[in-house]
Amino acid sequence: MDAFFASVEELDDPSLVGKPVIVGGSNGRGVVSAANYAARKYGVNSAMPMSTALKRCPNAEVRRPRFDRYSEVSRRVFEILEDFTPLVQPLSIDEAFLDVSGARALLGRPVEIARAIRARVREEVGLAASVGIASSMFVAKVAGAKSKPDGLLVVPANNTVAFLEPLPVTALWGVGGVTAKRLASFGLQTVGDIQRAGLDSLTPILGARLATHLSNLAHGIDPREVEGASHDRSIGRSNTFGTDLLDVAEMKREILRMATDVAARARRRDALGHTVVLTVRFPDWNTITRSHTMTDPSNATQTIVREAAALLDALDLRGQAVRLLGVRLENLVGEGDLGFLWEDEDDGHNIDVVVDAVSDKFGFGTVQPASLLRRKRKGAD
DNA sequence: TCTGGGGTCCTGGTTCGC
DNA sequence: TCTGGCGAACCAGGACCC
Repeated sequence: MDAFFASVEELDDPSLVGKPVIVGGSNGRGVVSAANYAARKYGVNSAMPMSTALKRCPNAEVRRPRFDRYSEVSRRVFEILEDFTPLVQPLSIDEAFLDVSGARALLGRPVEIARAIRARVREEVGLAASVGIASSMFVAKVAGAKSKPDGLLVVPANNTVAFLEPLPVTALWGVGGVTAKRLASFGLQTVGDIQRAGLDSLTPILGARLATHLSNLAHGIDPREVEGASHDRSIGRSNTFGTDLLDVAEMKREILRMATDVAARARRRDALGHTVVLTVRFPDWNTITRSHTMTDPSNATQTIVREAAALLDALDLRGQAVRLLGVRLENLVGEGDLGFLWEDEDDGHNIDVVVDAVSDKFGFGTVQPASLLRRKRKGAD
């Protein structure tokens, strides 16, 4: 979806159409969540501090984010997508991968399917959707970004390398500001530079894993396949305060508020978490995390509050001001979803196996090495 | 310019049990 | 009894994505 949050605001308030619209922050320390194309003409972009955005575009219409409303619109869009193929993998609230290779006989060529999807989203939701078509997920995503706003772009398989060649390295999934700067210091600025560099020269710069990943992407090689929606791995809540907090009692009240919300969301999703993580950001932007892994997973408010508060107590802040606090529940397992593990008494021969798993959601069949289960499903009984 | 909030994934260090 | 190797788990930090 194009400029999704801003587009929903225009949909709900047509008087905004044609004006620069910015959706974002609230407490004086906010950033831009979304800006429509009229606002982008002034140099306003996502993640930009609101104060900067308003200097660049003082006449912008500013709206606070309404996540519930965006989720509702998102659900309607996904319902349309699922009419075309069951293989819909959400990437975010406003973006998804579709594998339409099995839908061709019934619905036509990919480009025809894309046109039909765009038309239905336009008619039934009232918003513009852009589509990229390619033979791999990564190239489809880049094509989708290139097709915006309100566009459709096909990258034929035999044109992939040439399509990617002129793009900046940041177009590669996994290259952000830090890695781009590092690559630039070695004279590598475009995807074409990565294509020509070869694995041998990339590995010392990036490490074997990232070098292989980026070299493959640069050549359009992406072995991932479209899967359905995956389970959540963590649930968290964080808050940057309008003014920094000094009072520990006040910090604890914030922790109570956030942990209550995290626990409620976990219960709604039938999820239990093993690990509670506390994040603290100081005024100088230095950010630390402290975590504790519990023997038994939980989604009880009282437990999560207690764990998070204990992590705060252990920090001994000694009058230091705090800019942000966050509470997160990690290592999630489904409620009633724990597998069974059988371990041989004499495990000197490394023959522990998983005998059964209640749910195969995590990819375990009947018999798997226990070490694999432990890695993927910490705390399974 | 002065930096949100929701996340995922990776890496490296430490600890612990075998 | 001591030591070293090894793997797993845990912990913290950081890069990245939307």
